Amino acid sequence: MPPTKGQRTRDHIVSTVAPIFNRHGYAGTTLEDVMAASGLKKGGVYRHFESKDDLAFAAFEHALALQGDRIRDAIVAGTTAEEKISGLARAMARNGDDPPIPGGCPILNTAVECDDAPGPIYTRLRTRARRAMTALIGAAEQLFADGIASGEMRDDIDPHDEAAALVSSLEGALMLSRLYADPSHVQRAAARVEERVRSLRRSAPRARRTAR
Amino acid sequence: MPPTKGQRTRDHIVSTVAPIFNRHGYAGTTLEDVMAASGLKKGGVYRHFESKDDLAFAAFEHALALQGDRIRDAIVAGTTAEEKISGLARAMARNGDDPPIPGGCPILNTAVECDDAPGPIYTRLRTRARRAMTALIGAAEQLFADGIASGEMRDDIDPHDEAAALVSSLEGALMLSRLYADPSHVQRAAARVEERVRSLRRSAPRARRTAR
Amino acid sequence: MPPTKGQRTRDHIVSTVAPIFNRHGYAGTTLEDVMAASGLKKGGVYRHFESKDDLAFAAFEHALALQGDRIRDAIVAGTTAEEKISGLARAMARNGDDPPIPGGCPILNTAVECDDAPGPIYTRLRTRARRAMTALIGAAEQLFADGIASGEMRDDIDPHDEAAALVSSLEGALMLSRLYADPSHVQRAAARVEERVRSLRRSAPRARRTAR
Amino acid sequence: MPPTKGQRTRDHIVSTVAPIFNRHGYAGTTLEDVMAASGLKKGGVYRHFESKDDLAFAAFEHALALQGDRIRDAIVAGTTAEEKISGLARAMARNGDDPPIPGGCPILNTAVECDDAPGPIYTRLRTRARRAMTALIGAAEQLFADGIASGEMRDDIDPHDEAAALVSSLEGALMLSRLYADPSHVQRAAARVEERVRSLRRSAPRARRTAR
DNA sequence: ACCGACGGGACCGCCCGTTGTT
DNA sequence: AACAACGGGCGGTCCCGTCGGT
Repeated sequence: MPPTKGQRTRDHIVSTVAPIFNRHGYAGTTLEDVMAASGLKKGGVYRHFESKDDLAFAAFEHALALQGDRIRDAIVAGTTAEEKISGLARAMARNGDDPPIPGGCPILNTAVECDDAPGPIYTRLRTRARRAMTALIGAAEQLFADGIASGEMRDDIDPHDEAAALVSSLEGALMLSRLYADPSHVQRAAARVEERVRSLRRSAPRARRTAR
Repeated sequence: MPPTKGQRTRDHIVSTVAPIFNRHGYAGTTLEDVMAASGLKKGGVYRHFESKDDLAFAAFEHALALQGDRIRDAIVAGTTAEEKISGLARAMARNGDDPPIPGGCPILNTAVECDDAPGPIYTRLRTRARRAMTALIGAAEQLFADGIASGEMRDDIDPHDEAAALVSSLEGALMLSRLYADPSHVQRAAARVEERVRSLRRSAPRARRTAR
Repeated sequence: MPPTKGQRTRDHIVSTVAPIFNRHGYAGTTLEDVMAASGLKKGGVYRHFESKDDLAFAAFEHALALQGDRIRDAIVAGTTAEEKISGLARAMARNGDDPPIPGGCPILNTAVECDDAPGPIYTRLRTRARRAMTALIGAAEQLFADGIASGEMRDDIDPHDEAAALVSSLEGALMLSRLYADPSHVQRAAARVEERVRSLRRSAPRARRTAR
Repeated sequence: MPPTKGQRTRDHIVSTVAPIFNRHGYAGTTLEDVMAASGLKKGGVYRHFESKDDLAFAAFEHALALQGDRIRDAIVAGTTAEEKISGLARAMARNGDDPPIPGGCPILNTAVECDDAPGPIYTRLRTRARRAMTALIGAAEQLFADGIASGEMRDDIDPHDEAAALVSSLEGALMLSRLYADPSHVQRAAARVEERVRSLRRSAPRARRTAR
């Protein structure tokens, strides 16, 4: 059964509007922007969303999904833990020049806008951003744990700390890239991550395949 | 010659208002907030600033100065390059639980709000943020260069890349700390920086003194 | 010939919606309320009514009919003019605690909302309210005239003035009852009417039967 | 010390706007109407009132004050209780053709609009209307009590019931007058009140002056 | 016969900036 | 030097009505 017309319109609104919210933030996005991007009038938009807040939340989830899909794809494309982690890093680095959604990493943008802002919408977005970030770090952590378990990697590292360091440096570098409009910062950060992962190889690598 | 009354009032406004802008961003700060924080009415504020934009810019510079002072102090407190770099990292890490200005690193906040926003004020702020970030990375870079020059550190590293990595990971970790309201992320990032710097020590350290 | 399906739906809408209009007034009733009460969607409603105005008018007529029925029943239940008038008064007094339509006397409500409001719908409603009020006063007037004609009542009263006084005091008291959410005001007003009617008895009542 | 300019403007707004609210009701009055009547723009209006609700409440109080003044004046103009009560009745009757505020009795209008309406503003208005109505009935009640105490009136009546009956019939008659745009209804109601009061005279009236 | 979907507009509240005044 | 007062405009929400589909 194909999606109903309403669903299609709703999806259309979300997908066209998500870049606006990701680029300009919640406060910086007006319904005028929404109308211009979606091609609908206010009345039409409000049929599908109860409020600007709801629309912003849906747009955020959409952006998260797009980025999540790309990262997931990069992970499954790798065979070894090292490849998977490198893929994750490169996927995040693409936020610099070829982001899945214009405006770069939605978690970063939302986290910075929401961290001190009052109001229920910011609480909602922050909570969602936390979940997404926890999932991202958790994914990286799992890859490190897999690499250790399979014997591919050294076992004297803390997967969680390693994952947090990876994400931190990539997000920070992405911020730099976006500030200077120069993707090289993230790209070099990704390269550093890959180098780091290489340095974690066991001397006698007998690993052939990471689980999961 | 003591500062005139007008100057003092202007400084008062800037210093009381800077935290608001740093926490809520330019768009999220209203003149109502400004009035409440400064204790002045709109007319009083507009005597010292031509527009909200000018005030926001002045507040941003104030926040930059506060953070810059703290970092500079931490640097000069160290004697070796390693100590200075560690000091810089720890100073930035304090943004997590004891920031020089509420809201955390103003460069990070401004960079993320301004990167895709239209309007002249965002261009001004972005330009200023770039300068500040360039200075920050440049300071770290100089410290690495000094460490190499003095023989304290290995010379097979790229000072600029090292500095960018340092700042990236600290800013990224700060974002995590603020997202989760948990300062441990930046603190662990600072610890990783210190460990990294330690690992750059020359085997036979004959370091005498870093310049500056 | 039984009512067609469309007719039944239309009646259903009117009867479920009339209380809303009577309680909240024309301006205070939205199509959302109408949809919630009737169980239909906007499209369904607009198939039976050309506009909100038409629906409001139909709802008003329905409310008038309900109240009119109750009053008529009370009148025919009495045998003497005095009983009939008392019945009329008590029927109106029931608007205080057990109204035929929630919200109390629709004539009162509509009269007050419409008296100074611009717009065609208010003119329509006002005109209809006048007719209903004229009928109500006329009915009471007729009862007094009957009482006089039959010799049951004194003939030194003006039936029209008497009827207007009756209605005025009951409507005014109903307003008080609704303002204070205390039905005693109308009930006491009805008691005063009954007392007044008793005081109009001829010394030697030879009443046989009032007409109608 | 003369009233400040802001106060004067505020009073100007209230006095020009009160008739609008009294005629069209709260829901029927828009800020456009307010702007047109007061000559100010929204920004100017919102300087003096936090919301439409606050303005409506102030306008209601103003209307109550105007009507209250007129009734008070009519009461103090009389010497005997009978004269005072008659004065009160005639003052209320003037709502039919020469109201102190266009739109007629504000208590009546507000009571009917608010009795079943949800929302905080209606609760506020209803509460205020109750207080005003209680004061009005209380004033009439006091006059009856004074008449009895001074021996001017018969003592076999209940002042409270008498007062409620007086107000009820006048308000109900006012509703009729406004519905038909015919002041004769209230005027005749006032005449009936005067007649009723006359009928309460003691056979041997020795009263010369009512207290209070 | 009923509903989903969308347009168009009005309304309230807010917010920045300017002017007159003290 | 500071403030009260006011203008002008935008942004979000709601609400009535219409049009096409089913």
